[in-house]
Amino acid sequence: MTTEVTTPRRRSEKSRVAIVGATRDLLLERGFDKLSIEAVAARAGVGKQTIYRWWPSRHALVADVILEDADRILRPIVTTDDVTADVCRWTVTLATALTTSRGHAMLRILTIAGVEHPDTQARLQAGFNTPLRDTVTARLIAAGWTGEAARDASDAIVGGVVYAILSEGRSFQTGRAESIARTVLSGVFER
Amino acid sequence: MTTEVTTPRRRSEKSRVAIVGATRDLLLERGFDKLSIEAVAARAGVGKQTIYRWWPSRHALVADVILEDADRILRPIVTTDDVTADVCRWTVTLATALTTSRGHAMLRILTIAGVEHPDTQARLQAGFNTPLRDTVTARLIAAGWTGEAARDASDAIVGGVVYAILSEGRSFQTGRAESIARTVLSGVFER
Amino acid sequence: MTTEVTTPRRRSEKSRVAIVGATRDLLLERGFDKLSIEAVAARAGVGKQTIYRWWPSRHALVADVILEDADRILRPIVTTDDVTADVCRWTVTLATALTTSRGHAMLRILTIAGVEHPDTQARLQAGFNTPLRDTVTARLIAAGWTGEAARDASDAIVGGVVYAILSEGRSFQTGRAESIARTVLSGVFER
Amino acid sequence: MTTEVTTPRRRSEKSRVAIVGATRDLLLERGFDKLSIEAVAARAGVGKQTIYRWWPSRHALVADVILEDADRILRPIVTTDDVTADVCRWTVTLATALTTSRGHAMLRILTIAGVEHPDTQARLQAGFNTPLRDTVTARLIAAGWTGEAARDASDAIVGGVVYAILSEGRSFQTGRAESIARTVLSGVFER
DNA sequence: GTATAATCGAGACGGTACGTCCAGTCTTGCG
DNA sequence: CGCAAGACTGGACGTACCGTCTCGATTATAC
Repeated sequence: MTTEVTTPRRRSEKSRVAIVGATRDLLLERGFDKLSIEAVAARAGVGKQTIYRWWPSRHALVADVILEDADRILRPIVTTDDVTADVCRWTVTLATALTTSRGHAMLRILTIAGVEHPDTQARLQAGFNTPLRDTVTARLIAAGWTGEAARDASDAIVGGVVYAILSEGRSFQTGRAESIARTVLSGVFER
Repeated sequence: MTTEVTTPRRRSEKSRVAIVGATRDLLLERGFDKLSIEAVAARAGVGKQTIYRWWPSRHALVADVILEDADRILRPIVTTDDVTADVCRWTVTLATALTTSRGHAMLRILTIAGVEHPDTQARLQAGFNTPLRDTVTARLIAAGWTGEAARDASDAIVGGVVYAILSEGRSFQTGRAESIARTVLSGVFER
Repeated sequence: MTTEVTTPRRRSEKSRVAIVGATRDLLLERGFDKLSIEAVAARAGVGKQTIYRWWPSRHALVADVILEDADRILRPIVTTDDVTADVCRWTVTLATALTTSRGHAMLRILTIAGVEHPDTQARLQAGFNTPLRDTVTARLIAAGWTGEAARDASDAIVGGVVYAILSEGRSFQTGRAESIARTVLSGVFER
Repeated sequence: MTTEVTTPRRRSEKSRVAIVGATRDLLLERGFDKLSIEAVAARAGVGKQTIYRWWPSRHALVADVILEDADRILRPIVTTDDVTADVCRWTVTLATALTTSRGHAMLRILTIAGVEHPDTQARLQAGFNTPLRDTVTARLIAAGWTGEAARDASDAIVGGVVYAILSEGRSFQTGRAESIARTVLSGVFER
């Protein structure tokens, strides 16, 4: 009963780390579309084949790097007895992370990678967008919202903030994040 | 009566049209990242230099094409005396347009082009995102909303729908568009 | 009865001079193979069409320029009563002219232009090589040589010197020119 | 005993041969100035980079091809006890080779390549002109000539014939080659 | 402990596309 | 009508990377 079934046989951890690190650096230095496998290999001190052996495409490699860093942006909601305040606080934290130089770069890279490549899309959806939405949804359900309303409100809040940052860039004011969240939520609990 | 004053020195309209047309075709056939200037030139029966002479980059060319087609997606709101219904109807129309094969391709192209290139970002923002948001905002203000609330709600509705389609692809159900819009607006008219 | 019969209808002498001058300058600055019609036109302040209107090809234009300057190299023989001395002196003068920076450039340009283009070849042959050979031949015939021997000796002297400079470049020592001429003409009768 | 020490790191012999062959073919078909690296690569079934990897320039590539074929023109002198006859015979053979369609093409290509590019000049000088001259010089020295006289006579004979063919083209009569050689070597002692 | 086979770095290979330069032709408007 | 200006199609330049393909030279199990 050899447990080591999934291990793809003697892969060099040193190379893996060097590749991921080099990719992250180059991604931040030059952006997604100017990232070349050749440059990653050179920077990592690795043969090109070693990259192609373990990653099917540039997009997959980038997705790995992004998802390894996703916890810089994916934060849990701090729960008090004021739902609106909790969600607003969380939304502002999200907007703040995404208007960071690095966070904004990540968002842009993640968006391009996803839009250009379906498999990557799915992985990023599962590792980034879904967790983001679920965080809010869970909090709203805990506050007594119905599932459907909670999901809709989460879509509106997350989408409203993230899409605005995507369109407008880092000039997005985090105050607007709070304002959007409050507008989406407020109507309802006064219902 | 602005008669063609700004002629930028004897530019061939025939070539311009051929280039834009070829770009549109290739964009739909192969997508943004596989669009090569060389292929556009060949398809348009034009020298590469003629493209480089009038467009600074592939992104700028693509932006022109997208914006020329933007009216397929940018629709006015049909106004009745029921704001919610009006906005919901408009939102569904938007979602329908963006889940069309062609509309979805446009959205993805527009997103990549904008995210990769700041100037293009600005043009697409002005020609696409802002009009989208303004359409909703204007309707809400006409219904008596304050400017700020109207803008927040517009961000939430447009962002919620567009970002969801961007993340989830064409599998997005248009019913959710209505649901999101209604959730964002509903609280308020009962206020 | 307008006397201007040969003029090919209102050709601008100013342009002609400017073109030939610009060509000469660029030829000396960058050499034959890097000479572009576009650069000539720009430098001469002339439209490209004005060049194409009057010269069938770059080679023809260059040939005009070279032949206009040929008298820097085509020198008459100074005749005394010592044939050998006369020819040697003339040969050294020729070698000196062709090892000049400018003369050497001319020789190289003339050679390329001729080798690449038959019509130009013919013109350069008539305007350069033939006069060179005829100068020596005439002097030898005047000294009592037979026509055939004179022509052969001229070929040997002119060819020997010019081909050596062409092959070895400016490092050719003019002393060798004298030596070659002397060997061809007189070395033997001392045997 | 130089055993293949200098292997320049795993170069494909197949590609090298294909490139050189394609270059030779295209050179004969279209001439030097119409030879494009792109056409060579296409004809050889090779990427352009493979050419640029191993040859610094079009001139260097052409020089390799020419020098590989130089033995079609570089012939040894057949030695009998009649120097003049030996040299004349050799000179006629040279002239015959250079008035061949192929030999003449080679001469023109070699000349242009050398004149346009100093490094190529040096290689062609060492691989073509010098051997040519040395062949005659050696024979004359063997016949008792002094080194200087032998070198001068070689210059005159080789230069006289080659330069004439270069200037006049294939219409050069090989009889003149013999005549020139005879005049240089012996015309005078009959005087 | 060694044998042995997968993995590694290096980098050459056939290709595609880049963005630039220039050829040679064509068109417009001034003098 | 000749000219300058310059836009046009088209071909080639030399460069950057793509993804595939050897090469030895390590290793890290499995004998």
